[in-house]
This record gives sequence, C-alpha cells and structure tokens, in this order.
Amino acid sequence: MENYLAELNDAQRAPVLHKDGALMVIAGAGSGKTRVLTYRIAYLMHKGVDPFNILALTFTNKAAREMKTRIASIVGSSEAKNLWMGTFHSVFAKILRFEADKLGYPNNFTIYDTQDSQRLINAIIKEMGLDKDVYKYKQVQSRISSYKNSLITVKAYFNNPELMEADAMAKKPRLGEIYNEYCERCFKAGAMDFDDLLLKTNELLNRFPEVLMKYQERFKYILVDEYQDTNHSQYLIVKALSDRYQNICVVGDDAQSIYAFRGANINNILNFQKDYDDVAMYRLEQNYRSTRNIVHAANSVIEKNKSRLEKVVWTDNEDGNLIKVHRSPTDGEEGRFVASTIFETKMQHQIHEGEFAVLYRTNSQSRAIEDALRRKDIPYRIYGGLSFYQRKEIKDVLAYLRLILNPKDEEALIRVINFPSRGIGQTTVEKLTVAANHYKRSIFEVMENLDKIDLKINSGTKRRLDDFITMIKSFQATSGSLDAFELTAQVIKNTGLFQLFKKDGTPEGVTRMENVEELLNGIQDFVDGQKELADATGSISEFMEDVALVTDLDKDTGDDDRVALMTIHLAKGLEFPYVFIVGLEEDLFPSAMSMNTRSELEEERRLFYVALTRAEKQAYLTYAESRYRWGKLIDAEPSRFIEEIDDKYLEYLTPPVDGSYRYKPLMDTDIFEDVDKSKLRLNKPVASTPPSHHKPSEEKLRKLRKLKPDLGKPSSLSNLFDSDMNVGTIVSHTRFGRGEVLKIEGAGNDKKAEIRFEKGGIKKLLLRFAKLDIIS
DNA sequence: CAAGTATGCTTTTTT
DNA sequence: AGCATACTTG
Repeated sequence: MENYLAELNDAQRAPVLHKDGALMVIAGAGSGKTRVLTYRIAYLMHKGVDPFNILALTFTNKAAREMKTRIASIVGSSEAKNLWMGTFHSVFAKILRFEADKLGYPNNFTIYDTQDSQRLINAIIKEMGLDKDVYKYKQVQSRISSYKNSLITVKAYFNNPELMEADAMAKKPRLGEIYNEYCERCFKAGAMDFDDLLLKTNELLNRFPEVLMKYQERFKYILVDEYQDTNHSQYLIVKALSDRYQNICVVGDDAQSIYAFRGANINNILNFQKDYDDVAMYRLEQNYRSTRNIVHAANSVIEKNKSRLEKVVWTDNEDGNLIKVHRSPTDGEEGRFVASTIFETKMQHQIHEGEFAVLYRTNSQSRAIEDALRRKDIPYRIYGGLSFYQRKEIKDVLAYLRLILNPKDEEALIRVINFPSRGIGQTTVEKLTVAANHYKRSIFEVMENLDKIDLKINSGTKRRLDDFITMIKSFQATSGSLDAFELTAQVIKNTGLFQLFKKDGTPEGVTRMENVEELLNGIQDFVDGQKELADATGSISEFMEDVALVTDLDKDTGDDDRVALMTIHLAKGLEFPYVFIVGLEEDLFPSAMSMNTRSELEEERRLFYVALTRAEKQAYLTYAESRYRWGKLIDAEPSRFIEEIDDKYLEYLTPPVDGSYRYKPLMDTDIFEDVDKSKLRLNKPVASTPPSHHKPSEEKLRKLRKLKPDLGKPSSLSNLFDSDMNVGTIVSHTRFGRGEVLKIEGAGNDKKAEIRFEKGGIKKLLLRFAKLDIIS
C-alpha cells in the first residue's frame, strides 16, 4: 500500500487521500488523472470501503477494465471484481435491466442504436405523410436526442410553448407528434435508445424513492471521470445518487471538453462547487506525458480560448523535438507522407507500429491514410467509423437474434423479414404495420393472428409469413438449450444467410462472410468466458445484453502493435509517442459547421488541444492544398490552428506558399517527390529550443493563472448559452434577424432571454435551443 | 415481388 | 466516390 502511494506526486496524492465528501480534481492533459482515480479507489478499499459500495463512471469500458486490472493488482482481484465500473450507458443499462418492470419494460429490452432510431423515425415521418425534405429524419433524430438529454420528455415538450414555437418556427410544427409517436413505438417494441438509458434511469430514480434510496445506499462512493463531458441527464443521475452521502469525486479538464454537440454541459464542471457542500478542489498541473515543446505549444493554443478555468499545465520533461509541420499537394500525398515518415522513423529508431497514431477530424479522412499505409505494408487499425457491429451483415445476423429474444423488436423484424428475400415485400410489410398500429400490437403479434384479422394479403404471402413465424418460434424454442454460439450458428444456417453469403463470390461478399465468421468467433470467445463464471451460462441473452454498447475501442484484439487511426474524439484519454494530426485545413479542422459562433470555434480549438496533447515525443501537423470531398477535388487553406501555435515550437518541413508570409522560404521540394523530402527532413538542423524552465514557483503559478481571462466567473463554453450575452447585447437570429436582449432569466439549461427582434417583435427564447449569434 | 437502373445526398464529432 | 433510396421494368 505504501508502494502505490509513493508512485504519486504530492498534487496527485492529496485527492487520493482526501477524506469523505465532495471533491473535484481539475486535471490538465497528461497529469495522471486516471492514476489518481485508480489509486483513490484502491485507497478507499484499503481503508475498508466495500467495493460493492463504489461506483466509477468512465469514458470507455476499456478504460474501466484497465483501471480494474490495476486496482486488482493493488488490492487483490477477488475484491476488485465487485467494483461497479463502466460507462454511464453500460452501468445504467445494467440497472435498468434489473428494474425494467417498474417502468413497464421487459427485462430483456432491446437497445436501439442510432441507426435503429433513425430508421424508425424515418418510417414514422413517412406514415404521417410528412415532407421528407422538411422533416429530415437525421435532423429529427438529433433533435429528439437533445430533448432527451435535457430531460425534456414528450409531456414536458407539450407543456413548453417556447419549444413548440421554436420547432414551428423551424417549419416543423409536428415535431412533437413525431417525438410522441417515436417514444410510443419504442415502448411498444420493448426498446430503449441510447438516450433512454439515461432518461429512463432518471425516471426510475425520480418516480421510485425506494429505488433511489436503494442505489444511494449501494453507491456510497461515486467517482466520475471526464466530468466535463457529462450531459444534463448524466449530471442529474450523479446528483441524485450522490445526494445522500455526498461522497462524490469528479475528475475533469475544462480544456478538454469536446462533446457539447451531444449535449455535454461544461457548466456541470464549472458549477460543481455550487452543487455540493464543502467541495475540495484539487489541481493537477504537472504533465508527465509530453515533451516541453508539445506542452508549451498546446498551452499557446488553448490560451486563445476566452472561457477557461484557471490552470497552468507545465512539465519537467525534456524539450524534445519541435513540432513538425508538413504541407502536401493533395490528401493522397498527405497519406504518403504519413506512411513514409512512419516507415523511416520506425527503421531509424527501431520502434513499433503501435507507437504511432494518426488523428483526424472526420472519419472519412481515414481512407487516404489507409491506402498509403497499406501500400507500404504498414499494419494499422482503424477505430470507430463503421464499427464492426454496425456493418450490415453483422446487424442482420444480430437482428435475428434480437427478434428471437424480443419478438416485439420491430426494427429487427423489419430488417430480417425479407432478408434473405423470401417473397415478403414492401406492400405486405406496410399492411402489417398499419394493422399493428391500429390494434396497438406488435407486427409479430399481428402475424401470429393473421387468420383473425382481415388483411388483404393473398394466401401465398400468408403462407410465407406463417413459415417465417414458425422459423423464429422454433429458434425461440431451442434457444433455451443452446448456448449463444450454437444458436447463432443455427440461425445463420437455417435462415439461409449462410448460403447467401457463401454464394456471393465478389470481394465484398468474401469480406462479409469473413465478418460473419469473426462474429461467430467472438461469440464463441464470449461463451467460453461466460461459462467460467459461476452465475452465467453463455446464453444468447447474456451476449445480446450489451452488444449495442460495445465500441471498437472496447474490443481487445490482442494485437495492438499497429498504427492507430482514429478521430480526435476517440483519442481522448489515450497517448502515443508519435502523433500525426492530419487534415489541418480551414473548413475541415476547424470544421465548416463549427465556425459560426465563438463557442463552437472554441470547442474545435479544445479538440485541437486534445489532439496535440496525445503526443508524448513527437507531433506532426499536416495539411493538404487540395482534398477530395464528395468525389471532387476541393482547394484548401491551412488551418488557423497551425498559426495559433507559437512559431518557436514549430519546424516547417515544406517550403512556403505565396501569400503565407510566415513560412520561411525554402526551395520547392514537390518536384523531388518522396525520396528527397525525407533527406531534406533529415538534414534540416533542429531549430534552437525555446528557453527551458522548470516548475514555476507557487507564486508564479498564481500569477499565471490570474492572467487568464474570465477568471472567477465560470461561464458556459457552449454555444447553447453563450457567456457573452447580457442585457443590451445585440444578437442575430437566422429567422428573426437582428435583435436586442431585453432580459435574461433562469440559469443553466433553463436560461432564457427576452429579445426584441427587428423582424418578429419580442420573443422569449430558451438559449439552449435558440441559434443566436452575438453581434456586439 | 424482385432485380436493375437512376438519382441524390452525404461529412463533423459518439454512447 | 460511395451508399441508400426511388423509380422502372420484367
């Protein structure tokens, strides 16, 4: 025990040893926050806290697993096993499975992923006869999602004239109806979407005081990682559960808040001190991860943001190399630069592929990098994007399994009722859906009772429907005696999926077959693992329980020595010796969608900060002068973020372009192509290092903190409630035009402004939803 | 009802 | 460019 405490510095040890009560740890990038969280849990257990009483909410399930392993090595694995750890979604899905009946859901409820939700919403829009160009299903889905994340239920929506007016203004007066229908259909299907996992948890805790009490008693100690990225719904859950004992420890970094787009509310961290009594604040400011050049460069970028908590990240690490900046003519060239640099660096320094990461803003950028790496035979792994479980062939197989477990699951049913095609067409499905809605039953139930309902379905089709039902029922009958692997194998064989995949000899078809085989292997692994556990059997329902919540990042392949390709969002919390941040171009990063308001731009800048601080030894920033987008070659300009880094931390590998005055003139290397570029790079002397300084004195740290703007009055970083808005502020609204703020009321999610618009008169708008730009 | 062809839309980021 | 949907034809 003494051992592990000795692995901490003073700043880290303090929060670990903190007594009961509320504490917040503001942890700069690379300052060892995971270690603090891990060791605090170990410490609590050492002190005699029962692991059953500890709940730790992490950002990924993999992070939870790793922390658990580490804790097990300190306190023993049998004890660590009893910890509750995982993501918000997976932990509360587990609790909801246990308590589902209280909310009227079956315990084996299906979890709809985003695609399922979108398909259902799309169907509803069609059924309601609405214009699909006005009601775009993806937009509608994200709107509903943000309502749910703000705990605006259908009922709350219809009680809130402002929201309804806002949607009416957006030419979507029937959005509430869609919302309502969507919720009813999900309920009827025994399904929860991602947002429901949090929303229904809130409902459970609110409606049933005895349940709340039970979990308050159960989770006497709650720890939350990445607190800056929690949304309102998550915030309320944490608040409710910790209300009794107030043993709450949150760890976060406002500078790394990058999920406002999905409802993350930075006020949760900024207002933490108001939410609990006697909050102890700790700051971790020493970075152990990166070279001094990287730390300082990152600082010089994040300083451009107005809204920040006081914090200075510093390091005792060596200066390291300068950050290398590289320009390419096209995105293909950019990929080749990345690939050849990885190849050379690997050769030169005898290091592994696993030490490299390529980070990008959008998933679509992976292709160019991928092609280049493949051509050079460099092993890589892509995270995110179209993840394994989202592939069509996998979802099809899973849909059968879902339907077997929960016949009311309509999205699953519609997916597979005619796949492989068995002569049940669109018209038939429509008739069934209409009947199902009419009788308030599931489609499956309607199909079971075809003879009792007069549907105009011809006898041949009726027969085929009957065969389908019989097949699903026979699977259900055998599912009890078979384990997950055996059942899945039988499903693939008996449904005809196997023949269908096998018959398709195209390269894509072969890949599909391989994916299905991989799924089977995965299920076999799962079954083997489950059978070792005392209270598990390896049944299909166990497998399906959280399959919707498994992400690429969670999956352990055992073969990690590959270049990692992922979006910056996914890279949060990870670190790599060598990091390439690619596609640093205006309109891409920062994204064209995020340049309308200061707060959106600041989020992009935080994203860049996150990217940069992933690097331990060397960071590369690359951009292309033109890039394929939508199949067309588009010209691009270098990202402003490159310019925002203090020049003394940068080394330009490529010569300047006319008009870019800040690039030092060099000869044009483009005519030399690959080979000479590398020579140029190797021969270039490393520029003089910036003045080195060690840990600033306490006094200096204080002074540095004071230099930051907006101190003391924490303000929102989210565009949804812009901090700069006061009475008298002139704003602009997409529909109402310019206007003047007359009054501001409420706070946080309920903050409203009364605004007199040039067009439209005086409106009271909920800032969370109003799309306002601040003019002055 | 299925298969083939035309069109149009997409790209922010994720549990 | 690539995918999903919409439309047409057998």
